[in-house]
Amino acid sequence: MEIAKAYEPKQAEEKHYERWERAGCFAPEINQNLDAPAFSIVIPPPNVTGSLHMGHALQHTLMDVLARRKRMQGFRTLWLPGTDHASISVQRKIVEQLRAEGETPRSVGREDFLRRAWAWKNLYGNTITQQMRREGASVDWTREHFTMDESLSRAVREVFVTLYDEGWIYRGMRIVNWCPFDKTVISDAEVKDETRKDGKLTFLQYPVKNSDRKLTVATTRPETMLGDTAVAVNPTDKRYQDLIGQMIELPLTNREIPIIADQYVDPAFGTGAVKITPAHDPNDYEVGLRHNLEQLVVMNDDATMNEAAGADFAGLDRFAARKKVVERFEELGLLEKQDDYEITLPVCERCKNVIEPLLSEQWFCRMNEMRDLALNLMQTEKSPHFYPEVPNEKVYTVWLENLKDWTISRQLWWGHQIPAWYDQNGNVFVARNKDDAEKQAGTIDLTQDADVLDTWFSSALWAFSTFGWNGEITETEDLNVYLPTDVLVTGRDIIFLWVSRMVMLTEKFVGKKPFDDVVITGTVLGKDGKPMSKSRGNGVDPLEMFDKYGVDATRAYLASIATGADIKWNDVQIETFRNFANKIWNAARFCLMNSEGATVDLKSLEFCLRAADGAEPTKVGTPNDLSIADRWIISRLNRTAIEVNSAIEKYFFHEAVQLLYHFFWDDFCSWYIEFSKDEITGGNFSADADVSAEALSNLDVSEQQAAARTRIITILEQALRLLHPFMPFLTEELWQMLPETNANLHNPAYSKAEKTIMLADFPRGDASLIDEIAEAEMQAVIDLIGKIRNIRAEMNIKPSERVTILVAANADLQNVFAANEAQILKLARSNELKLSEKLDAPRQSARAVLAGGAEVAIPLEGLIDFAKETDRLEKELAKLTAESEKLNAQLSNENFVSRAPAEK
RNA sequence: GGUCACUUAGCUCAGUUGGUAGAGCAUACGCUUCACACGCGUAGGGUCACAGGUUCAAGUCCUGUAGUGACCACCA
Repeated sequence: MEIAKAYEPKQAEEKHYERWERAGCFAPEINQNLDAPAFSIVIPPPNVTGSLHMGHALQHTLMDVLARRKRMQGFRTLWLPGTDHASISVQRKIVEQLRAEGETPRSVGREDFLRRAWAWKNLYGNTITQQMRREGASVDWTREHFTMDESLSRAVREVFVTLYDEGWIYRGMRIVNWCPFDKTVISDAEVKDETRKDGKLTFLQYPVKNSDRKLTVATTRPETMLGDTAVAVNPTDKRYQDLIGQMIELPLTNREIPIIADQYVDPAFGTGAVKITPAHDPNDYEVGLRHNLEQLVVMNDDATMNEAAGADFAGLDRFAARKKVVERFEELGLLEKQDDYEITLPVCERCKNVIEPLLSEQWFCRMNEMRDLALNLMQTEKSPHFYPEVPNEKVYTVWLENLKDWTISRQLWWGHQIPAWYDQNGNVFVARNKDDAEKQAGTIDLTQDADVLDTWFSSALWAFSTFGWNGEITETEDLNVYLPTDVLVTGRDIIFLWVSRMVMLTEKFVGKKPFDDVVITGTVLGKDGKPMSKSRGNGVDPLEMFDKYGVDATRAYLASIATGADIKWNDVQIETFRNFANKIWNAARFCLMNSEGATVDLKSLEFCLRAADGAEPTKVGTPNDLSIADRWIISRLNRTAIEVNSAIEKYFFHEAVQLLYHFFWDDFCSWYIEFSKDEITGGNFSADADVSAEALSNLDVSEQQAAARTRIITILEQALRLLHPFMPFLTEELWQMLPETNANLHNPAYSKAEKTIMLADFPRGDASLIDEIAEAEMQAVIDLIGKIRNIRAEMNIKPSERVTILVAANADLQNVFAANEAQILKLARSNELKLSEKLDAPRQSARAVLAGGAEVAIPLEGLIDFAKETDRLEKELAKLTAESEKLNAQLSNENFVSRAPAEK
């Protein structure tokens, strides 16, 4: 068999995904076991405007590991994919498109705008789903959904109408976060803070009417003074007692505004007098309500000043107006000063423009009932269970406790148009469709609300709308089988935006939890330790990594990150896993080059007598006629399988990767292959034997040799299965090459399916096959070889130089070494192993101590450098002395002896 | 301002019931050893941020300090 010398990821990646998909491996229907338990995950739907970034790659890898393992274990596994309509992002794309044509949304009209948006979505919206195929994501494409699918849209209307009818959704005038760039309101959760050092605190003097006194107010937004309708001071502030109730002649306007007293004012900040602009500041809005102040809106939706700001300012951008206001105050001699001031500004999460708090009429969702649903689930059932629990559970809970109403309307066209209609008199009729609204209104002269819903409103229904629920249909097979889903894998940035709302709405409308567990991934940071972003230019493109290192290496690297931890991107680490993939390839290559007469045979190792359906084993333990190395590797394999399973159950993906890396590279490659090599190749090599590989492969394969080949290839096969969820392409490529792999190796649920490692039974590991004795014996052999190699290297003994090994050990240990004499001689490049009770070595020897009171010596007549050997021994002595002192100190400590557990 | 997390080898990171500090890379030395130089062998390298405390025993638990970061609130 011709096998390439190095693993070429592209080749394997190109052929398997399509075959898996075509064979239906991703759909749960592949499972033929009617009693199979279900396992389900819904994907956090990526934006249709998005393309794959490292965060997706990380989350998808983890979800795929979970899904692939459960599928292999025979679960009816569904990983449901789909995309989100991303209303602001798509809207912006179309606005840009129109701008290039000299048009605007208004000029082309809503209908044409939406036509263009759908065209855009159909053309570019599947970029990310194509990229997911490249990742190897085992999602069920037959169940792919889009948040604006007809049924999902119907679900949105149903939920909206129900919440409205129950009084949880209402329309009202509130101060909202207005983005002047996107010209829409956004929710609190979509506002981010940005600290700027170049802010200014401006002190303006307001003349008091009928007096020559001036009251100074401080502001960071001078232009809003045009909308001031009061000045407030603290009622206890002695400085201003006499001014309360008097009037201010507001400069630049011909308005008079009152001086009021309100607790909100902090006398210690600024001047202790606050200008009040109820229409442009949330706190001022509250003050305004308390004092019945006029709410004067002085800005347009693009943050230019409007007519109410006065003729001098109307039409000016807010920042130009700010400058002009300050100039005018200066001209009037009313500018007291401007201080430099570090200011934190609210910015739009998506476009980074400064948010303008603005009085506006919007739709809101009252969160009281839903918050209680979610809090109750957490308090009574600790649901959802977060991984890692700290700090996510607390962050989630505290957020819920302080939850305010959710602004759900958006001044956009792309999205779910709000199912509310108005008659000529402005009466509102909320209904599932226009017909219903007309019936309610008793007229057909209705206009639908122009706004759409927050994108997160439809995402909140994702866990059940994707399983067919739409209000009209409320029971489906998928809802029964797959909801609650088992686990949600997502980032911390959307715990509030998405996770919490899914919990609330799923519980409210289906009466079920959306998921049991929530795995919160960390952030993959750029090489500079900052979050990856286009503006920083520190992003790492997953597709480039796939090309450079292979998909499997990238996945293994991503899975090797501790759950929830942020990590700096590190090319060296991904290279480690590229190398690992190549190591696996070459180990398999070795086995395959020597596979004549061998087959994958689980019975060859007696470790799979447990029926695949999980029945009790018919025979326990490894047969004694197997070598120590065989019993050792079987023990290591089963121990590894058990630990890998338990690590994945705990979502400790990094631990699983470490276990597999160590098992495969160190145990399997470095020791098992080396120990079995002679028997498997049939060659008893000596350094000077001139035997070509070709000549060897033509030798007859003895029965014993074939058995050894079968054993190693069976171990390899089991290792590939364990690796498969992490490295699907490489393992499939190799598995298909193994002799006589077939559907009998599948989990019984898939016995009729086309052969693939995807459906092979995932090894659970058998504790009864953990052989402590074999592990200890093998460890002694490994240590012995290590000591000799150490001596050789330290004493500069040439690799070609053969040495004699003298070992003193007890009878049991002597037997172990004797049984492995050939391997010890080969791996330690020696020609003779002398075993005895007591060490009888010539004076010119290098020595070392082994565990269990054994000793090793290598006679070095003429070779030895005494000074060097003295050095080496002194080092070893120091090490042993330190250890011994530590142990003695412990043992002579009465408290230790009396209190420490016996096994210590 | 509040809450929380992090600080372990030169670098990037593991270390989950407290029991002699680990990995990969880098470094040094040596290897065309018949699967792999994306490799093989060996070695050096850490008072686990700092200061206290609990304990027979602390990287691991508690308190405080410093630095870094995240989130929430506020920001006239």
